[in-house]
Amino acid sequence: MKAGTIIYQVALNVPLRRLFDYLPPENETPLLARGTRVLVPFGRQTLVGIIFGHSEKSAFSHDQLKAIRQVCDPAPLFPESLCTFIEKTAAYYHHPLGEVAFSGTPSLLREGKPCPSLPDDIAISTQASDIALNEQQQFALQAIHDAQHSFQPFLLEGVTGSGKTEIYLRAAQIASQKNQQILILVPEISLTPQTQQRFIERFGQAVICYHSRMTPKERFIAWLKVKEGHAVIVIGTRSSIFLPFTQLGLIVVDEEHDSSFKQQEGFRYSARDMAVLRAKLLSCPVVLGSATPAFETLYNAQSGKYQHLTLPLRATKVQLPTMTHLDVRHKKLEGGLSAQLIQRIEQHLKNEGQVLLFINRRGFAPTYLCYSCNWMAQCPRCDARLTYHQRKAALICHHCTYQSSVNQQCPDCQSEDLHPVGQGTEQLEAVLTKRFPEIAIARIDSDATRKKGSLEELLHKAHHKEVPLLIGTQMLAKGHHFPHLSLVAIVDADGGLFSVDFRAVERMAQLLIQVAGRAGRVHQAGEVVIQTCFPDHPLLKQIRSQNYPELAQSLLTERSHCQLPPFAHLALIRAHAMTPQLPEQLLAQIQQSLVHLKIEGVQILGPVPAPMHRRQGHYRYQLLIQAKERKPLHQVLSYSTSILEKSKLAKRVRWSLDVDPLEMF
DNA sequence: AGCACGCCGACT
DNA sequence: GTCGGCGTGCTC
Ligand SMILES: [Zn+2]
Ligand SMILES: [Zn+2]
Repeated sequence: MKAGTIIYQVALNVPLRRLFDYLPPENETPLLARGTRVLVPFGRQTLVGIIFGHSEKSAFSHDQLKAIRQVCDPAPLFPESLCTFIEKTAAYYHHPLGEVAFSGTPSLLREGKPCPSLPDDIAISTQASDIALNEQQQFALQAIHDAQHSFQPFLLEGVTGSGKTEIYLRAAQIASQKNQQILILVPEISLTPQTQQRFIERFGQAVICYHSRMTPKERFIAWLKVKEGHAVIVIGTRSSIFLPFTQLGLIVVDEEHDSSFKQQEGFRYSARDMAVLRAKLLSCPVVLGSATPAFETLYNAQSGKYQHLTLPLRATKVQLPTMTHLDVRHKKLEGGLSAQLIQRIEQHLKNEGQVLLFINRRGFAPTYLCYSCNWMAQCPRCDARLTYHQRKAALICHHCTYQSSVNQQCPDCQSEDLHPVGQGTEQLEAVLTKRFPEIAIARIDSDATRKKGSLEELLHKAHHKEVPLLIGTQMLAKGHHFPHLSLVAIVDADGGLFSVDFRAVERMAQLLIQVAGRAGRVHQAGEVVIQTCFPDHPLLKQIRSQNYPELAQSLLTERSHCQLPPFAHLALIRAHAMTPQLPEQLLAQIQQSLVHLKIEGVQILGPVPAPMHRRQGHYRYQLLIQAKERKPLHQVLSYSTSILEKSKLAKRVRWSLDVDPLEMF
């Protein structure tokens, strides 16, 4: 190797866990800095890459190396702090660096398009707030203020209406006065124009949003505004954690328990966990806010890693709702609704109240059954039942794209005695329309809100009480606060009680408490009713007391006995293919080699079939790795990826890693 | 991943 | 004969 020649190490958007060495471009240029976007020849194609380093030497000889074809921008696109963050993230998740580097970027940037020019920078114009903070809010704000310029995570625990948002606004104001940027991460569902408006009212045009529903051009401009510092306050969903901040001084993760912060395919990162990492690298505070914190977060607060701030009061004077259950054992149900529940609904409607029925299942019925031989409509590509959709007159799989017409005759016994069994949102809508023909009803699920703008429209109507009766799934439980809501009914609470997934109970408790938080108006306490066949179940008893900290504490104790997260760390190696043999063999090979390694402090469990063995025609398996400490877990993952990258079998199997998995599916 | 190459069975 | 599916190998 000729002395003095510089070799650039370039990250490319390919699933390979290494950087690629390139010679400088033909036309002599000064040293290209880390973060520079370049075009490089790669095999027969030309790819966009980011320079992550340079060196005097390479493992490749000079004539094996190709030269950078083109430098895309006059200055580096990725700030140094973003480059280091990307490196740490890639290492944490054992994911290819190049894919991590491009994961949050606008598509136009990824395709090598030139940067559009930005409109003139508008100075931030802060509108002072006239809202007086209560004592707890003042204490919390002071604590965050005192932590500026140092790494300090906070858990800000407070129910709906306790004034968390006002603290975010004030803390953001303080940071912005120091010329710092502020990132506010929110769940996918709650990034509405109203959310944005609330911040714009306070901070003017220096507020921008970043989410997947923006056009490619809008995303590129927003990305560059963040890099140039024109964006002071950024409200964004998951991928915003990878924005190119240069002056980031505060990160807020609102509703930090929300599962949409974890990407569920491809590069499976948690934006909440990476927010803590990014704050650490930058030495700035990070605030995790929730009424129902994730158990991981509570654990970190209790162990002293995070500072625990509590807002015990509802800042606006709304009373806690009353919470009762309806024992529906041996009761005749009409479309899943007991007579008592229908009576409560009627009562509230009569009193000019607003009612929300919560059921976590869309469609008409989850099962389509033959009464004479027990045949059930099954998806031919998945181990799942088909859902009966009345309006579309179809049987639809909720796990793949399979659809079929509704059988009029049983394929097994030719009987015509076929019936939908169980309830979904569509059925509740039908039953209630029949029962309350005069009342306007809105069904809010992903079927009813498929086209753009329809969710906003429905939420707006619901908010202003144009619709007295609401039926909804998860969607409705999270998004929005309805000021006129007086009754919330959980139609079926029993699904979460007996799940194989150890997190199901946590999720259900969070959901029920969040839903309950929606009930109650300014002058009148709300009512929450839970239909169940297990009224004596200890979890339901605790939920009824609405004491989340206490409930979480007892569930955490159970987790500690079983050495489950947050008392141990998990990782999953998933594999799937058209035949069951390949993925099982592959994982068995890895398991074998790991056993021989004899790494202390880890358990390797499996390979086992995934809870839904077959999905979209693929047979799925997983290998679970469990460890008390992170270090051995990392060793296992490093070793596993090195095998997988070399293995021939792995080429014929789709495999992926999931560090800190949320769902075992 | 994306692309090319080579091999083998099965169709106009 | 040649079209196309899959298995294999490689990308600085
Ligand atoms: Zn039958
Ligand atoms: Zn299916």
